[in-house]
Amino acid sequence: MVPLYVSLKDVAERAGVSFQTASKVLNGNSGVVSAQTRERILEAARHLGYVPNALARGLVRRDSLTVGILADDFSDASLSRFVVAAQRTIESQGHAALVATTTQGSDGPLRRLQEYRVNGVLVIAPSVEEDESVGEYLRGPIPAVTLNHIPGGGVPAVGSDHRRTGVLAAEHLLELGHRAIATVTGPTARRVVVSRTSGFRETLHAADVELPDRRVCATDWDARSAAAVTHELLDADPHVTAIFAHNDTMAFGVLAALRARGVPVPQRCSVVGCDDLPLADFAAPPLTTVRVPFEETGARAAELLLARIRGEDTPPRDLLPVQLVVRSSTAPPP
Amino acid sequence: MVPLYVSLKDVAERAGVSFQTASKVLNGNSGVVSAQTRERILEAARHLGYVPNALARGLVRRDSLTVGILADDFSDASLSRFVVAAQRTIESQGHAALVATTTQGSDGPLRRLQEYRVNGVLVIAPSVEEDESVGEYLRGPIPAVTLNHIPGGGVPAVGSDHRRTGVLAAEHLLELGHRAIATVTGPTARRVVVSRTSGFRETLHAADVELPDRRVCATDWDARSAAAVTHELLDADPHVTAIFAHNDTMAFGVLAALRARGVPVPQRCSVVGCDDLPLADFAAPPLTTVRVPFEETGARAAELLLARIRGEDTPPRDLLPVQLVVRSSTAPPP
DNA sequence: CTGCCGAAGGCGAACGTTCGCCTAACCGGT
DNA sequence: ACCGGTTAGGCGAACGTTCGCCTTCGGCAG
Repeated sequence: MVPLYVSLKDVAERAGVSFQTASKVLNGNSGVVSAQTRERILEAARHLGYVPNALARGLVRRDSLTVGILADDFSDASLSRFVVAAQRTIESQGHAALVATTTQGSDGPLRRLQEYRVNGVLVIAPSVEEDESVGEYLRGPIPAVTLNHIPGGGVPAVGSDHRRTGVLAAEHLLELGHRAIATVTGPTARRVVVSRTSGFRETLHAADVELPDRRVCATDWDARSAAAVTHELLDADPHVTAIFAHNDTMAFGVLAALRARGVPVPQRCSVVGCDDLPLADFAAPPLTTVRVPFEETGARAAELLLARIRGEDTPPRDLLPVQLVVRSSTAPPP
Repeated sequence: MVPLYVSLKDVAERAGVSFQTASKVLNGNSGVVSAQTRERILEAARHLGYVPNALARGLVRRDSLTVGILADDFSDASLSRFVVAAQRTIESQGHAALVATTTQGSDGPLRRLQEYRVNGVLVIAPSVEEDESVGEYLRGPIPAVTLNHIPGGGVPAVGSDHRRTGVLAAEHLLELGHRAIATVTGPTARRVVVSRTSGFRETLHAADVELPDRRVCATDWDARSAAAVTHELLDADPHVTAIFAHNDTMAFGVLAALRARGVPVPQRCSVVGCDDLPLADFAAPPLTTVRVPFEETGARAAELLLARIRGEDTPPRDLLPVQLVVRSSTAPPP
């Protein structure tokens, strides 16, 4: 088998210098060689198609120039947006992104990342909230930044302002005059659900509107189960005039359930979503929602991580603002 | 700074053996040492928290155990599903996944992957179709598999059967009795668009239904522009009774446009999508669509790539079957 | 002529592994 | 006591870099 790659030695030989000199030149360490040899070396490298070996470089520099992304199954429409934005930022700062996916309660993926000597780890994985062992790992010596709540805390976090998300949704519905309000949430064990719900509930409470538990329907983030709980909710409590879904995907489920029941939106029931998916504007009717800044969040998290890697001080939390996007799925109650 | 990681030497010292012996033991090369020393070494490794250095290992083995994924912006709901499935497969076969994102007509990302000495490259990037230089690269000595058409060909490809996608959509509409049929496609330069359109057109043609160019609306894969071209289409040609959209996202746009015009779906106009997004079942009305096997495709592509890396023979093409999913957005014409 | 200096580039060492071969010690058989 | 064969483990080399120090040489001032 012919060698796939040429090494510095090959380049140096062709240029008639020592490989260390070639190294210097190819690392832009100019001034130390004459313009002539310099040119000869560059020519040789070009001609042979020299591609430096990041493994060897990483070994001696003790720096892999790599960061790990610990992700859940990010085929979820929104998780992938975090991942992409983070990846781009990482790449733009000269690092490579090594992606590992979480596997139920094992630190295999993190270990794997450690083997590759990643300079830091970015966590984009809601499921870590259930994983005790991961917290210890992440509080360890290798820099980490997370988008999710980490058991035990102590890991710098970036995210959007979940509490405020709940507040904005509540304020909007209150302003429209709603008083019989329900919410369809993700699993209640999730921090984001707790924060959004408490912001939502407290805002309603301040306006003397109560949010009893029977109007808080926890489900599983997806449209199908959201539709199912919406039916249950309305069977038990037909007077509800507004529903806040904790993400747009569930809001689609809510809308579908309402449609199936012949409840016109927004005339008899308003719906507010969360995320502002690209499709939100194409729901029937177009969905009023609280926009989550996915790209900004992913990018910000990566920036923070890279800053930590460089040894800079970083804030322990960074909450990006969210924003209400009013479309046609909300209106005053009948 | 205290060293972040302990090396084989540290482990060996603690166990009182040479580091090479420790290496043997930790690589499961048992039988060559006594059970005692073996246990001592394992204990030392555990106690010190030894994590092998994949960079050093890769260097001497001349095998990084890494594969590169060259991706476009996969925040696109469907691309990310390919990526995730591929990533999982790669990981499950003991490789790490290095993700690089394409940047307009530069081979920077590929070069980057080469620096890390990836064992192979998986291309999940529709935009490569526009990039001549990438083809040469991918036909080179490093194994590659692609989900997209590569300029110049010669790179093993995995994908779903695009032609058949068009055929299935056409057959379904013909069976329902439609004859005034249009289609909303992605950019016509894309292979997938060409294949789907030709399968669609030929099937119609065989039933004596023509698909004139004015009923083929090329646009940009997204719901907004799909809605816009739908309006144009119906302004010019109000008699259309069925529309085939090349993906579900655009189908949402088509549905929204129809709704805005007061055209009831499916009573006055049927709509067929493509992809079978999780939300397709929650469109209004639930979308009839051709399912694309995203996960299977991503996984299959990764398997193929890994097989090539192992030096096995692999087929130059692998087309996964697609399947029509009938819901409520299609019905006989008025 | 001596001494010094700067420019140009060579050179050894180290990074953390794996691999193959070498050696020392011990065993039993003659 | 000598031999041959195991068994347990040591050891040198190599992978492709970077880094810092060293050498060589020519030139120029004193």
